[in-house]
Amino acid sequence: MGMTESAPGPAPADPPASLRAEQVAQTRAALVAAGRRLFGSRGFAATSVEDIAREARVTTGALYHHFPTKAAVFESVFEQVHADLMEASLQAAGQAADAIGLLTAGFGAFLDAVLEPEVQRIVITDAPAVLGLARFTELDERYAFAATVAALEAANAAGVLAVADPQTLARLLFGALTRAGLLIASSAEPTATRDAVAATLRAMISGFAVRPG
Amino acid sequence: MGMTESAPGPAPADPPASLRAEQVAQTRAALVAAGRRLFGSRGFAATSVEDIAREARVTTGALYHHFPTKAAVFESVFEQVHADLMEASLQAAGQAADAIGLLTAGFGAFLDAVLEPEVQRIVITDAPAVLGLARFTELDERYAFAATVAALEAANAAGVLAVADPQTLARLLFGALTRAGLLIASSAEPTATRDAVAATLRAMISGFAVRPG
DNA sequence: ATCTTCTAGATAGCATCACTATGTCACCGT
DNA sequence: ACGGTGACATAGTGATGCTATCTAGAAGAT
Repeated sequence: MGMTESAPGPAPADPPASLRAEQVAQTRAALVAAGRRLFGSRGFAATSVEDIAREARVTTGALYHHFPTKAAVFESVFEQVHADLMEASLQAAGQAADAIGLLTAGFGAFLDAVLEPEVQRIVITDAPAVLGLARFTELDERYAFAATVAALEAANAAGVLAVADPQTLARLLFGALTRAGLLIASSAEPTATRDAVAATLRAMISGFAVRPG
Repeated sequence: MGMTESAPGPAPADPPASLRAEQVAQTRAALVAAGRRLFGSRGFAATSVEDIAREARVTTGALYHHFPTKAAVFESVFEQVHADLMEASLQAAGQAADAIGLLTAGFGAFLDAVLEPEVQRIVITDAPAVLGLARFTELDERYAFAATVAALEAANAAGVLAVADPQTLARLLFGALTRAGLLIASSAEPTATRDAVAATLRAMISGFAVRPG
């Protein structure tokens, strides 16, 4: 939730910005935050650009000065949500010891995040239709693909897993995860579904474990 | 409440009631066919109801006489595509003898179908956003998942696989398959990518095989 | 400090879209 | 054969995404 910053505190990784540039970034951030709230609660189609502008306390002209189209606003929102998701996954995976635990922890964090309706609507439901499949998978892989492949290769090197084609497996696992998110999102009992999915995912990964014999 | 029920009796296997009724069914079928072509090529958002009506050689008034909303037209198209998909998968699986061969044959047919851009845009890209997650998974499971789960359970009963939760596994496998289809479709060397995907999928399923020891 | 330039943001308008209200004519049962 | 019902046409409405144009004020050069 906590995103809105009204205090004139300096942004995280911003070079010395002037007062003007800082105000500009502030309005842009307000637009993205408003879009995130509205897209997350009502969905893309039911949200008008006028709604976003009003929620951000600006006019539609200002919005169209920062973004070329409504879908571009959505893309920025999508990237922000994805960044938060990636951070949570990395944080959860950081506490794991072995490679398999790292993978399951990261996937578990993703599944937990998908429990939030906001994340559901933005990342699972609307993103493929709004961004198009190509752009969707491109962004999807940009954030989490490298880390997943690295984890699989590490497990290979440690002799824990025997994955012949880590890249392909990572992509198929992403597909399974996306579908899992969809499942959880549409489930009557999301928590129970989440647990069932996590168990099956663990079994799926364990299928690649190096077994004695 | 029911969705697409406006006529008194649009039963599945309908005898040709009268000439009039036959013409009515003809216009409805023309609307669905036009919607399938346009939704499949341009996508839902880029297709207007006037486009559909014009392509079907009727007016928008006729369209709105048969369907309460644009999304209802899409739902009918979605059901038709899904039915075709199911038929193709069953036909491909009919030539297999054992349970595992049945699974791989069905998956292959699904992969082939997902390669078509029309199927991609309708079933994968737009359906969740247009129908909503709940309705989408409901229809999706009605058509495809029963057979997949049955095949997994048959493999279980035959002592070939040891799947603890066939339903969840079937759903995750469908997610992996969807992603795989997208991968192959956007690949520079589709056949090579398809082989890699098939191998990884086989390894994934083999991970659930009952092993001696 | 003054002038120029450039841009963040406002205002108003356009084209399009999904959907509705109403009309009309053909068919079908009685 | 006739009245009623349903299939489809026509015209219109409000909302929406987007664009063209304008203004105020800050930044940089002189």
